[in-house]
Amino acid sequence: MLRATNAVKSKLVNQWVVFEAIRIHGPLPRIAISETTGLSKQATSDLVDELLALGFVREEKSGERRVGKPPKPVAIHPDGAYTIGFHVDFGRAAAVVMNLGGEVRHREARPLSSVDAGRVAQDLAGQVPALLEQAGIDTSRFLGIGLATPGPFGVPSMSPPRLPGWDGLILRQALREATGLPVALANDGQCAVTAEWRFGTAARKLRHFVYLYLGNGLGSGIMTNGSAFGGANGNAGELGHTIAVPGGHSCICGKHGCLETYVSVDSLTRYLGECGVEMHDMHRIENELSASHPLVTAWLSEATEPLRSGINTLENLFDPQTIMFGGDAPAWLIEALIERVEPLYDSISLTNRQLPRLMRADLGADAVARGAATLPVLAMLDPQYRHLGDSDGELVGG
Amino acid sequence: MLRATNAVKSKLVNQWVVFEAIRIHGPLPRIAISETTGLSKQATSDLVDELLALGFVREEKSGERRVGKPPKPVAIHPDGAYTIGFHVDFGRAAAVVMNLGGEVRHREARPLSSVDAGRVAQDLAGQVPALLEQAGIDTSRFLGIGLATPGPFGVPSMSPPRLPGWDGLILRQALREATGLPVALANDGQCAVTAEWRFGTAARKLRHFVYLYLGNGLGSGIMTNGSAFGGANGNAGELGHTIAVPGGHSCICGKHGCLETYVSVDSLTRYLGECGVEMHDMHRIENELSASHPLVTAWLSEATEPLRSGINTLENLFDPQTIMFGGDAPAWLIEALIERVEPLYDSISLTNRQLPRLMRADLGADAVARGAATLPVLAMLDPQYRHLGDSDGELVGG
DNA sequence: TTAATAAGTCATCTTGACGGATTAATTATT
DNA sequence: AATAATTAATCCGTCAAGATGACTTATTAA
Repeated sequence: MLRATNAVKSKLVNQWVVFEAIRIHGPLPRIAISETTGLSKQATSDLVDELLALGFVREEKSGERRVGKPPKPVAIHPDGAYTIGFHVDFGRAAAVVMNLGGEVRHREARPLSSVDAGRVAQDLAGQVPALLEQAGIDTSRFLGIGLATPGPFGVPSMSPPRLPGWDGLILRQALREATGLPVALANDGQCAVTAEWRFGTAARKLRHFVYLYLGNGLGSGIMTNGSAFGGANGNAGELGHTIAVPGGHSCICGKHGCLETYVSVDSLTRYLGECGVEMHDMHRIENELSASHPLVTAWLSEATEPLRSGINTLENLFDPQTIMFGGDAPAWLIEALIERVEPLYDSISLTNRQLPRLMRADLGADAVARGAATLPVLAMLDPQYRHLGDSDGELVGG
Repeated sequence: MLRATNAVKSKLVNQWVVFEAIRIHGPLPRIAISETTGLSKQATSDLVDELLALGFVREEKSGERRVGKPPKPVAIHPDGAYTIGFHVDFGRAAAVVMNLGGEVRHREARPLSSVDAGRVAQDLAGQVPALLEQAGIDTSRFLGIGLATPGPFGVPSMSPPRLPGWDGLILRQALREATGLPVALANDGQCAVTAEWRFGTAARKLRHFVYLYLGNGLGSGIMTNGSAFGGANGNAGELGHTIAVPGGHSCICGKHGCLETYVSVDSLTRYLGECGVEMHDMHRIENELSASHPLVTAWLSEATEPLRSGINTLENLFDPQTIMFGGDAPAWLIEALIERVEPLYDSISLTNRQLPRLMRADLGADAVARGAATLPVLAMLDPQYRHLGDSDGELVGG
């Protein structure tokens, strides 16, 4: 249902608008914030004062010397808040302790032997105190946990690659119970797009873009009007299970020719295995192979066309400003795909362009964990994400 | 950029919330409006008074007699406002004069000989006085014109089927100049989804659904959180140009195997033509053929699989509550496709279902024109669409 | 008649944005 | 050195809108 508003809710919106203006446009004096937000000088000043009191922003030294009273630039206070972001995928759980400025204060990755949600939750929960300790942060400024894991959520018949029976909803619930802390959940594509949107240099100023996430599987995240598009159940963007090659490779979802069976690290691993090269660890692939390895080249030539088609689908359906391509797959693999997938097919994206249609994502391998770590901040400040903080915990965009 | 808010804007939001509560939940007394919106009794009462003064709602006779002061149910005043909706496609321009209740007070369709935007605009503009006259409405309550035409807009290299060089943006501008009236523009899929959302019995209460629009081409409209998703340039949902059959039929867009070359009236027409049956008029197809005609059956068997794949793509990317299938193609064609496309492929839509995954759209052939006619109302009242009323005129969702 | 009940309105309060005047801090000018 | 000019930020009063609780009104039940 539509929601009515009032002065108090308006203020929360405006507080977020001010916060974002400061975050996006760097240190700004109040007068400049007022101009970019359209709020009056006074309203701006009051909201800045409150953000200062909350410790989320701070005044910096005025740089330039000009006529007139010197401005007091206000910037995000990087250490005004901390969050933990977990990125859980097959065999591996990465964790970051991130501050409000998006800087990773501590990172850790450990192998996961179990695919049982309860056990994984216990494991992650056990890490939390040590993570906070090792990051050396002021724990009174700790906001909560964000969790990223492959989707879809709540669809028992479809599991992420190599994670049969896996469901992020169950893991979130278990992690909540094990830690007693709020846990916000989103899938890896949504977390990646969120991280890119907040911390990437190009994506920061975009309102509509798609993140193509290459990992064990292939997912996507859709950023639209400043929030990750989730659809009815938070599962939107499941590009990997769109059909790229009718009658093609069989997929765990029961269909044939899903894009993920052609374009994913899992697909490459299987291809290598069929050729007698067993390489189940993504890091071994990253370090021991390259795009010029004959088997990889062969796989790439089979992957290129389905990927080109998938990108065309994303463009025609979402009409994004650009598509950012990234993921925790080896960087050389992503770059080889970007190189080969050009020239792209014609699509509705052939209009009004200010950016390339396909761009390399700015952020590296921990994009997803950083995106997850962003969720508690959004749950606290962004009115569009406020529902994430509800006790029963909705999903992003759900 | 994010937009700050204030008391005045809040009020507009709340006015819309009240209006929608009345529209969706039928005649409601103020107290019930207050309960469904969450606004106080007083705020509700004030907003209802203003809507009454604007003539958009009216008080009805209280029905039930119970203890206590009898409620005065408030309902949409169907004749509180009027709009014109034009649906322009190859060879044909349909027009409706619609009232605020969504009732069509007058409809008209005429063949279009030209595909020149300036001429078409002159033609449409010339119709306006006669349309208003023949509808017999109070012209002081006329709000403006909504225009639907196939997309994409602003992409010279991609034209709608059989409309080379066509661009809705140019038509809108010409129609504005010819009439001096505000003209709101959206593509046919977006207009269809808008009409279904407002006037369909099932879709009225949905927040996320997709409309699959079968006409000369194949488009889709994505309703999300109460507005048609448009992406960066208002062109989102161009399902017809996603690749369904790699290396398949060649498409006017330069690619091969676009879904539209398999699933569209244009595709059927071409198929018939190749078999020696020339039938360029959709009405002749509708009246002279049926799903049991051998050539149609053959076409259907070729169309089913690409459609099944396209539906899977929509489900996996948008995670809708349901997909409504409709359009101005012959009803028997739509129904034959619905019948044949089942069983659908597995997708993320296999969760949490309250509705069938694929439904026949409620509205008939004039859905698009009615959706177009809705745009001026949205531009006036819905804060999410307010930009449609701007002088430079953005697109839906743009 | 009177009590009970429910819908709707009135008066008052609170919140928050806005606008103009004022103050503060600095450079430029005389 | 004094003063003017300039710019940033704040003070203070005003205004719009929603919330709140008491009050009024219209009706049925006893």
